[in-house]
Amino acid sequence: MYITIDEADRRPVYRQIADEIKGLIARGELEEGTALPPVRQVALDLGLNLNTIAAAYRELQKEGLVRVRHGAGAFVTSRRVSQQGDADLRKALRSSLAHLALAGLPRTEIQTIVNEEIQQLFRVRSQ
Amino acid sequence: MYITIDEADRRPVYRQIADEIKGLIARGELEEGTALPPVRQVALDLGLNLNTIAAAYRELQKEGLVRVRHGAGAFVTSRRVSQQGDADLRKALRSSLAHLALAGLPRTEIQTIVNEEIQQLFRVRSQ
DNA sequence: TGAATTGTATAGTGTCTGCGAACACACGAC
DNA sequence: GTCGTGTGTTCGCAGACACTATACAATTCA
Repeated sequence: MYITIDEADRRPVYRQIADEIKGLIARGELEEGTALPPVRQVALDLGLNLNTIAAAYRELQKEGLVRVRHGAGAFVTSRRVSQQGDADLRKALRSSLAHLALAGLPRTEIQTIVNEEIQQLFRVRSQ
Repeated sequence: MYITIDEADRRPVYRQIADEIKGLIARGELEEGTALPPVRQVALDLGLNLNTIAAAYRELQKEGLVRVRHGAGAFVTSRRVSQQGDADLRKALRSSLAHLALAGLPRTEIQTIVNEEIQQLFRVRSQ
C-alpha cells in the first residue's frame, strides 16, 4: 500500500494518511474486507510513530470506512462514508477548481484535467 | 463581501476565510484593485478577533493575490497565484472527487456536479 | 497637525500533533 | 488451556499552532 507524506502540505500527517487511504478505497484498490497493514509497519515505512498511523485509522473508522479491532487489525468495511452533506462535498470541489483557475489554467484545460481524474477514479471500480 | 465560517470544518478559521476570498477572486467577484474590507469590520461581522482576519489577509498576500498596506488597507492585486505545482493542484482535486465517490454518487452525477461548478466558476470571469 | 482609520506586534491561553513507553486484546501453535 | 507473537490502545509529555486581548504604528484626509 503506497502512501506518501507531503512535508509542504499543511494538513496534519495523520489526516494526510487517512485521505490517501480514502482515495485507495474510493478507487477500489482496497476492497471491502481487505486488511489494512499494521500500524507499526506503516509507521516504519514512513518513519513515523505508530500512534500517528493509529490516529489515521481511527479517523477512517469514524467515517465508517474501516473497522478497527483491538488486537486483530484494521479492515475496510465499506466504500461509503456514513454521512456527509452535499454542501460540504461541493465546497471542497469548488475550492480545488478555484485553485486551478487561480493557477492560470484556462477553462478547457481544467475540464480536461477533471475528466482525466474522473476516469482514473472509476478505472478499477466495479460500481 | 459574504463569508461564512463552518464550525464543523477542521481547517483553521483564518484559512477558511482566505479560501473563501480566493474563491471570490477566482470568480472575478473581487476584481484586481478592489479593496478588501477592513479587518475590524470582517472580525465584527464574523464575531472574531481582528488578528484572525489579518492572518487570512497575510495568507493571501503570501500567495500573491493581495497586497496588504499598513494603515491603508488590503487590495486585490492579481488573479494569479504566484506559484503552485501541478501535482499539488491535482491532489486536492483528486481528493474532492474521491469524497464524492465515497458519498455514493454515481459517475454521471459527479460529472454533472463538476460541470455545474466549472460553469459557475467561469460565469462572471472575463478570461 | 490631529483625529480617524487601517494594519502590526506581542503576550497569554487553550488546543492539537506527534512521540515514547507501557498496556490490553486476539489468535494460532502446542 | 496457555503462551508467544502480533495487533491496536492508553497515557503523559513537549512543541507547535490557533485565537484572543491589548497596545502600537502607519496612512489618510479634513
